[in-house]
Amino acid sequence: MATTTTTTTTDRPTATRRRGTALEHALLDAAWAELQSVGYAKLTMERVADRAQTSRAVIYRRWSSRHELVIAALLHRRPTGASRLRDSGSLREDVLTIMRRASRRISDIGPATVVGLLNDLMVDDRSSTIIDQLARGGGEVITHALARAVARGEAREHVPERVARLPLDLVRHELILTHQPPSSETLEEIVDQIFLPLVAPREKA
Amino acid sequence: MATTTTTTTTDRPTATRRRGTALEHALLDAAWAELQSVGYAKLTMERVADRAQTSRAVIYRRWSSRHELVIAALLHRRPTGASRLRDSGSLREDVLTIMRRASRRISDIGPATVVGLLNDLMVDDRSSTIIDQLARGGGEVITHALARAVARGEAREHVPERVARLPLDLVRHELILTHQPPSSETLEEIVDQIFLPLVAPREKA
DNA sequence: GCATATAAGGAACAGTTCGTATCTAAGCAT
DNA sequence: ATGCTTAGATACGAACTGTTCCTTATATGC
Repeated sequence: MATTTTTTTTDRPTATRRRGTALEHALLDAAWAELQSVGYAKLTMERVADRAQTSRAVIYRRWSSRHELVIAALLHRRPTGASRLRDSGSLREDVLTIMRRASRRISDIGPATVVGLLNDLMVDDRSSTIIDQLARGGGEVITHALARAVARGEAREHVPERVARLPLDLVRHELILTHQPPSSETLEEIVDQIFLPLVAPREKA
Repeated sequence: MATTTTTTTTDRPTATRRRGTALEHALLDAAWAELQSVGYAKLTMERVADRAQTSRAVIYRRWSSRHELVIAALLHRRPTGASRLRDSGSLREDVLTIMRRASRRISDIGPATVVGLLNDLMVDDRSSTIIDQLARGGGEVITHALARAVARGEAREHVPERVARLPLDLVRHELILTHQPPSSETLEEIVDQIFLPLVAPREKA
């Protein structure tokens, strides 16, 4: 008697059949949750499908591989916000903040995920774009901070591109090798022993 | 009639049955050859076993996982030679040589292999020793070159550890992100724009 | 409100690779 | 010669992949 209409409460485990963006979000959320709980290396399409209470076929209709799914999940989570930086008035503080933020960002995703993606993306090449965005990104923020510092006379002009990239490159290097967010001491060492000396205004006699 | 003794020439494909180090070397050589031909990502125990003309079981009796086998193969290939450096008389040249050598070393192994190992080793943790040795190694060589430079008055004293590590850290970073050995220009930029300025003797008025 | 197109969800597939277990016979020892 | 170790072959169950096929729920057009 109860089986004529679909909404007989606990009749079928699947409450309703999702579609479109609702389903897509559920899948991306499931992928993100899997990332958090077992990590990139152990994330399988099957687990994600199970968690989202659907089947692998549904996933494959949208993304053709594990890394595409994961990248979509990451982008879904963080819409690549350019993240404005509040001027602290001091180059040292600005750069430290930027480094901390980058570090936090990667820690959130999980360094293992980043390395895993790095690995997979290299293998079936294409989309070095993602790597750039994921790994290289955030360079402009430093450039802006530097420009302000120059205006204040805190830094010399014409700092080479490579030097400007240095702080974030080193944070990334640290994260990749150790899988741990760098400590405050490490960040301060990088700024005080390396970055600031390189951009300090030329000493005039 | 011929099947009584084993040495009937082309009777059986397997000439003799190897044991001990002979077999072990054959396996490690096969692993290395596979690394070269298909790369770490596509290296499977089966392919290695086939190439060594034996079975997977024989491999598993010695190494319990793919990355253990690969690490053994790498160590078998290069016995971690400390590699003495010829004093060029100039810090710049010394450091460039060291960087080129490190870059070449990693290129030989294949950057993809390094990243892959990095990835696998993170997953089933333990043996961060290998990472240190594989990735962090070679720091002492820079320290020596620096010491000689200090004696020549080419570099200041008490250069921080972190600064000394900088050249190799940056080479590694470049290799990991791009999967390509850094160009000469890149190496020179690192030395001229970053390293040398940081270790240059204090300018006295 | 009804018919129809679309796609969700379920299931089964062939194909890899893994790690283990079992068996035989080869090579080494005493 | 006799026995011990273990190479090499083979088969197994498990996990996962990417694909295909089928059903039926849901959305849309009339």
